[in-house]
Amino acid sequence: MKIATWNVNSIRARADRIEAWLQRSDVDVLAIQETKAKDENFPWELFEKNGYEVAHFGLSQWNGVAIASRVGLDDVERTFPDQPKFGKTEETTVAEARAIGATCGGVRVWSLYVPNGRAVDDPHMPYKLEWLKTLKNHAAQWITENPSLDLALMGDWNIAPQDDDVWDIDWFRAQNATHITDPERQAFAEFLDAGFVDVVRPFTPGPGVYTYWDYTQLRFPKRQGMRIDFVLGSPSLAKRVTGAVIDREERKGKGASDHAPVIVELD
DNA sequence: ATGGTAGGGCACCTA
Repeated sequence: MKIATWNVNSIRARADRIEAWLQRSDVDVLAIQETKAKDENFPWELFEKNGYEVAHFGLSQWNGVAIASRVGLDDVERTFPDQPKFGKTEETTVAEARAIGATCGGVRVWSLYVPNGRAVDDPHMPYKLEWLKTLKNHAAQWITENPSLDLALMGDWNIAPQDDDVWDIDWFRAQNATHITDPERQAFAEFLDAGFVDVVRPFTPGPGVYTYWDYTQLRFPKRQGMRIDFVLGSPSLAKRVTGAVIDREERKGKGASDHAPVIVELD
């Protein structure tokens, strides 16, 4: 079984590339982030005509997460328990469309779009940290209660956990950039402390291995990227992993997302 | 010259 995660940066702008990728990648489950669509604008037929069931969670033109599966799609959950809310005003404050869960072929899959943080002193940063802490607390409880649970937390984590996960750590520090700060890295590390495993890194060691390249500044041709998309597996799932790849080819050419798909092979 | 691209939706926000 093959499972994958991909921040597509608009499901509508990327429809043709996503369809072509599904056909050649042959994945059984795809966790999608940044659909940037409401349900009424979601291209359901794209998945159905290629043999995938799909569940989507989208509230506006921002965020949006989905799971497509050809090995079953059950017990769909939109938002995780106690998911922190965010908004500019009281009326617009909601649990955003950043998490959707489903059981696919016996694996509990979560498609996650972790808040960006925006700037180290922005209100979005404490929101990001609280969001991660709440998710970690629940995910840790899920695997404690059920140690045999095959669980995959996959998506765009908006954190580069190691210095080698960015193209120039000194440049990032000089910018006072997000994604590399100690609190963000600590929030990520707490998932590992709880028993989750980065199942992709052993098969794709760095340095110079990334999942995201900014559209500006010719970052992709200059190989200046960031590793911020991860699949964290429960101990039980991690034992089943036989391989993983980052599909850097998909970042090439006109109309590419700024993120590459990340694929994990399970026995 | 202090940006540089991309997307959604139609002014400007988000990344």
